[in-house]
Amino acid sequence: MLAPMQETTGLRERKKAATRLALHEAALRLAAEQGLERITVEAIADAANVSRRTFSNYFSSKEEALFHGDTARLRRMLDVLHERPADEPPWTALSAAALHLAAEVYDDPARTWLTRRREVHGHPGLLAHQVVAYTAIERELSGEIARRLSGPDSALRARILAATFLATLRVGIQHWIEHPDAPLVDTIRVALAAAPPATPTAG
Amino acid sequence: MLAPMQETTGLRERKKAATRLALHEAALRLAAEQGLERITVEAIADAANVSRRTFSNYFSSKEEALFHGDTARLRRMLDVLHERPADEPPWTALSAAALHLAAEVYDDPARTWLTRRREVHGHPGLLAHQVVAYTAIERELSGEIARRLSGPDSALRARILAATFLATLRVGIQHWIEHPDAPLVDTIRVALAAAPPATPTAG
DNA sequence: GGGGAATCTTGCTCAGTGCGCAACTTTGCC
DNA sequence: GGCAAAGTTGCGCACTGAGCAAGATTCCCC
Repeated sequence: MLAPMQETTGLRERKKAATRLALHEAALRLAAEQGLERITVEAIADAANVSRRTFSNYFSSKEEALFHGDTARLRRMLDVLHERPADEPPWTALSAAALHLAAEVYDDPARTWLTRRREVHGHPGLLAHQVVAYTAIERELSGEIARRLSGPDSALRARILAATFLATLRVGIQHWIEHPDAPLVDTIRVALAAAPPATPTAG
Repeated sequence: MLAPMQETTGLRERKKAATRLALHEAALRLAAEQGLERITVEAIADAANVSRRTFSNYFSSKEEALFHGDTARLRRMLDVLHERPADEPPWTALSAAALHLAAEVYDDPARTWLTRRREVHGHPGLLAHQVVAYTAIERELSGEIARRLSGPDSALRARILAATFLATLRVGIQHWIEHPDAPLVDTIRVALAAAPPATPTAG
């Protein structure tokens, strides 16, 4: 129950994860150093000690490599959500998962995340890839939410909850990046409070 | 008052718009005929009687050309929103604008929109570009919404309203594509009703 | 209604990318 | 130990993005 998770995954899987992470971090570091435009896929692959071809086996673009951290974090948030009580009102469970994620980010000692986000903020072209990263798990999230809904149009409502929740999260984080007046967790709290959909407890 | 709009724009602008439209429609047609993967930028440019280089002056990718219709429509929706009474509750004004858009789509006699959307539905890779197209006007939309808000955190709340509204619209439309049980307008209505944020009338 | 400025279009060119293919290496499993 | 599955790599090629400069078109003002 207390998440031994994948305790003994095979060597193969661990190596894959390591390679993926190495590529991700290489992308992050190089982008921070020289700007995303000035680096090539080849440079990232070199820095991670794999071939250009192998990079393509893991990510389909520089940007995807850059946002792998977000993707992974969002996926972890899905796990958190999955373990909340099934009879909890959807928006409550979502909020809890979001705050968990915010805390996780906040506890990152290296702050590599912040570095990259500042980069994103400066480079408008990356915003597009960020929304893509968020939207990528929309479907899975709505499946999870659907478990907590019943009544008419529940499929549609689940999708809308998923989409609005992710949008709220994204905007809350973005806003915090631009105006770090308060701790991230507080900003997220405000954001979530501004967005709870109608009849959040109606199931 | 009754929208003479740009009645007499210059010849240059009209030609530009015509070229853009020609490229858009060529992209649409070719993609419908052969599938997006099988066509090249060059083919689209040829079909529109311009050079490959000129295509790049208008769109930065096939996908952008494909979604130009959406972009334009959303921009028209912004205009509709702008002309709603300023003291109307935000979500009410947004809903009105959305329903206007839904009606516009529904009235399209050629149904080219539906054709493309079916295409999008089949091709998951295009979904990403769709969300990008929607998110592109998020900033403008939140500016428009901010005019209707006051009180603490109004900037943040405006952005959240914009993002959740667009997400709702996108999901509602997507859902209708997949389950065209009811008229589009009705589906949008249900979607909007499921998502109105807290205190929609608090201004 | 003429002429210069601003803007568009185009061909050329090239670095960067995506991806299929076919070896080759590593890992998993019995 | 040894075969099957999976991962990595080099090669090659079609496609793309974009800078540049020459030529065409439109704008604007005198």
